[in-house]
Amino acid sequence: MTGKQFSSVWLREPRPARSPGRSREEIVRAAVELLDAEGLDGLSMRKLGAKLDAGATSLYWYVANKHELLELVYDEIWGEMTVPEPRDGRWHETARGFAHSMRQVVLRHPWAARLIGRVPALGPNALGSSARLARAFKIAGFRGLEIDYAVSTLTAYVFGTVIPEVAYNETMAEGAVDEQSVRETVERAVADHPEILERMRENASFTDTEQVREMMFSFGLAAVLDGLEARLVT
Amino acid sequence: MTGKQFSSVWLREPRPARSPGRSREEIVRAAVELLDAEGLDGLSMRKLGAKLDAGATSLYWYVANKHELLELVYDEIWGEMTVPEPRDGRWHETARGFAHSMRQVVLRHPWAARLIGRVPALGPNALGSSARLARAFKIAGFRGLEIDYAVSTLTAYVFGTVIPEVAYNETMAEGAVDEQSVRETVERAVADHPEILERMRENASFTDTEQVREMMFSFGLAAVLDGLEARLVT
DNA sequence: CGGCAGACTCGTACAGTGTGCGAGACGCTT
DNA sequence: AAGCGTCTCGCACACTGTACGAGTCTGCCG
Repeated sequence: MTGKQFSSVWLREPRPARSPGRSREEIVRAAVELLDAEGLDGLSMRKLGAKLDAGATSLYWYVANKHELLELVYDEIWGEMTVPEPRDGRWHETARGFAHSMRQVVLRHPWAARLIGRVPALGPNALGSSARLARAFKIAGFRGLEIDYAVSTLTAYVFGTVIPEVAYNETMAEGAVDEQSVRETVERAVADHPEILERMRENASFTDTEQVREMMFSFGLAAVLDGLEARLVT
Repeated sequence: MTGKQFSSVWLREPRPARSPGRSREEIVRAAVELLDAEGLDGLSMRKLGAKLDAGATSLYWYVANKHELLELVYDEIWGEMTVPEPRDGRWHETARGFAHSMRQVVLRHPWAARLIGRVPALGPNALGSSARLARAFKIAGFRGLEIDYAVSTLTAYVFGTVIPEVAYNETMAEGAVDEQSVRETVERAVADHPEILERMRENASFTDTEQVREMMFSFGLAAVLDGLEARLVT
């Protein structure tokens, strides 16, 4: 009883549509622009209509509902992710390249972070990327279900890293919350774990976030790849 | 220019409040019930008010806005996660126990998946769990920043796994989308990757989702732990 | 006891949301 | 000219979060 149910755009034939003026592509492109500029909450059918010099409800000719539109824009940015061709079995490069590209895309379109886990990734771009990644893992030597397991593990790590990263950025944005008071709150909360407090002060100099985040991501990514490698040998 | 800015409940002193009737705890408890029953979209201030025999706007005495309420319920479920005490340096057990507990909690409260990455995890329960996990990694032998890296890597993996998992469950819920047509769509989309198609058919018998998901999670988790272990030795 | 201050409740109102409906307008084919 | 899809869109509805301000209740001080 979780509320409305959605089917998926990808599970039905698209409109015949030899449309003259507006098109689904144009709408999706405008929606991405609006999302980039104003975030997920900034996208409303009325605003999108206005941006296209159209009435809000005109869009419903091309898209069954807002959820479908979100599916479309979500797959759109999957199209920006790159999967390097694996060269002579060096699958680490492929996996690492994909992971970094994935992260960069989401950082560039922060609204996408909130779409993960809300919209099924069944579009051609999403499926295509996964397929190419899967192929790299197959070449690497994974077999059967383990290929899918490996793909999932990698994407899970990337999404799990980048989602809170985006959230943090947005909370900090425009000084609504300042780093100093976060630090204080954390210190207060872990007051009964003295060694953690100590570590915090130790690392205090390292708080130039972006660089730390980058390092953190690479650290975990290396761990994941090593872990997959280990699973491969056995 | 991402829209409204939020500060965080945890960054300001709570109300003095020697309240007689309603209390913040009671409200949070009711909110969790409502969320469990009706999902994230099913929670509105009016419904929550009704559930508590109160006017919708009465709640605003205890909570500055809905976002704060979400922060509170989010931390509430962090309280349900368990971090096993590490025994004689066997940190794998602690990490694995935490990971499984984390996953189970989110599967039990699917709405929480959409709160990750939308609400800062600065509550006492979230910070407490992280702190205990960090301690386990410190005992394991990680040093300085690497402790935090290890914690992040693990939680990233779990969240990244469970968020799409929940999304999938909800899309499939109540037959809005059936597994068969998803399969067909995927087959159509990867039509130009013949070997992937082949693998799909191979694994077709394994599609009793819950078990597969469980295996997948454990597979990736083992990889992550091994990868962290590798980082530790060097 | 009176009265006052703070804690708390809530009806009303406002701006905004997604979208169902049905009336209309365009352009192509017969 | 008639008709028929394709497409547009104004209106209306039910719903959202929450600002405001008038109201009630409770306990303390004189």
